[in-house]
Amino acid sequence: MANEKMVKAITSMDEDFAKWYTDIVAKAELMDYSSVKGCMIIRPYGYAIWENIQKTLDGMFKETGHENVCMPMFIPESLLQKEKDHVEGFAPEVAWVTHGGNEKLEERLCVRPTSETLFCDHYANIIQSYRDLPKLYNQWCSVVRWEKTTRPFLRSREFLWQEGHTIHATAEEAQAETVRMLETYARFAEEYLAIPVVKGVKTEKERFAGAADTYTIEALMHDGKALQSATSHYFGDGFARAFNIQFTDKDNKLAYPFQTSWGCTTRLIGAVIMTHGDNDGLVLPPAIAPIQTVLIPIAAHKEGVVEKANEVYERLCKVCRAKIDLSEQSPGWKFAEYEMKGVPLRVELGPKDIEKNQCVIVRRDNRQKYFVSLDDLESEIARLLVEVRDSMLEAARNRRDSMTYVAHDLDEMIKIADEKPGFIKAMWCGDRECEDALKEKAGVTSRCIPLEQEHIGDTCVCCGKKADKMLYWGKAY
RNA sequence: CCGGGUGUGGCGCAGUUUUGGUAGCGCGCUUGAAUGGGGUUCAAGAGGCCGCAGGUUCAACUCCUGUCACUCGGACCA
Repeated sequence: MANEKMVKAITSMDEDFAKWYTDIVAKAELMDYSSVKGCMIIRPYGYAIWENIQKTLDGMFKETGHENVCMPMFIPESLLQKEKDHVEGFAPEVAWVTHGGNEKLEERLCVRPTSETLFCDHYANIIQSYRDLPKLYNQWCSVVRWEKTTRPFLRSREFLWQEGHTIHATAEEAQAETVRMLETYARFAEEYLAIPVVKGVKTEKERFAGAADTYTIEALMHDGKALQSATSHYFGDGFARAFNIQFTDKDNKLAYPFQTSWGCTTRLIGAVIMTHGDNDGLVLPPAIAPIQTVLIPIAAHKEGVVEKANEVYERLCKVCRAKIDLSEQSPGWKFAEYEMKGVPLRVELGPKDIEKNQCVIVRRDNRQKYFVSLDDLESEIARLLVEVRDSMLEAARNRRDSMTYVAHDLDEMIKIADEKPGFIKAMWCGDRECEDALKEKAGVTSRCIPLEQEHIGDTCVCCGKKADKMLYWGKAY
């Protein structure tokens, strides 16, 4: 059977999920390895996905009044040192520049792992009055973290991201901003990536270095592991105090402003792969798919097929990101190829279709086939692209829900964590010791304290003492 | 960082041990022909400092030492 090779090309996800993942990122031509460990080459098809993510998010940020800036990539060591928790959190994984040409630098420079310190240093210079606030800044850049274990898109030593940094006159305003951006990420994940997420707050243990509160959106991958997909931090005035950022308020008093930061990375691409992909490859949500519809002419050598295909292609281009494949490959080869690349819709057009003034449209997500009159082409494509996104989200949500369990005591927690991959909801007393113990005994970490709380018990899953917080737990990437 | 696995044309692998003797297969690629609604067929070609660096040897893909990368699991992190 001709299909044998295709099946072999991608390792089945049930057989070896990790290999399935790396097969996809390589074979769908999303990335390639470079000669530096943990630094990947994002290839055109992968980068186009990032560009689509970027375009949409950037629009959402700008709609809410944010401006893009560009900070340097180097941070002097003394600047990084200013906030104690922050430097302790990042120092173990920063890369240092020690020489300029052949000369040793007076002070070594760290390659930014994140830019809080740079923004703070800058804010200290430009903010004097309450009239200078708020500043709603964002930057698109790459950062470097010298990770020990690396995986394409999920954990690389250099990665692309977006980091928002805002500064406000009041704590309330900064807190509102933190939540607003969390909501923005959650909406983006669900509407554009078709990935259902749990919105919540991190425990103190999992909090960002230097933050007062860390909000997160947590998604569940196909293999039952959680993936932190974006974070939004409230800093209080901690950074402002450390960097001596002050402003004169309306009452002519000196005050410290309040800050936030929020970010998401190319890891989102990993989230898309591991949420929607299947054993035939990628399945891309239409909103970020570099190619939304691929047109495959059948029996292209026959009279009139190419002409008609080009005509249909022109029409497709007006309603979506379309591609026509006129290459010499067999139709079957092309079907498999674009399925592997996750193209949401495939349009087949052959002599029989032309005769009937129709085309065949096939969905990637569920393989459903539609025979569509060419008169309805544009409207059907538009309708199906929306439908694909909707059913992808629904399928992902159903799967996540079916992999979400409830544990009431430690034995139950250990049993579920051991046997059933997925999220585990359980009550928690708030003690760090219990959190550590659950990691130790059940191998799970706290994912978040969801904003939408459910009452599933009154006692801590670990120690049995009184508990009023319901948490999501799980194994995470 | 700790432990396991793997590095041989673009990709997937064989060859390595008891036998050290100058590299082979499949896919892909190029050319030609036929085919064309699920990875089509036939024919002819091109392509390899055997991860890198040392060492042993007349001779190393093969033995020894070191190193790098990828990968899986663990610890740490987006």
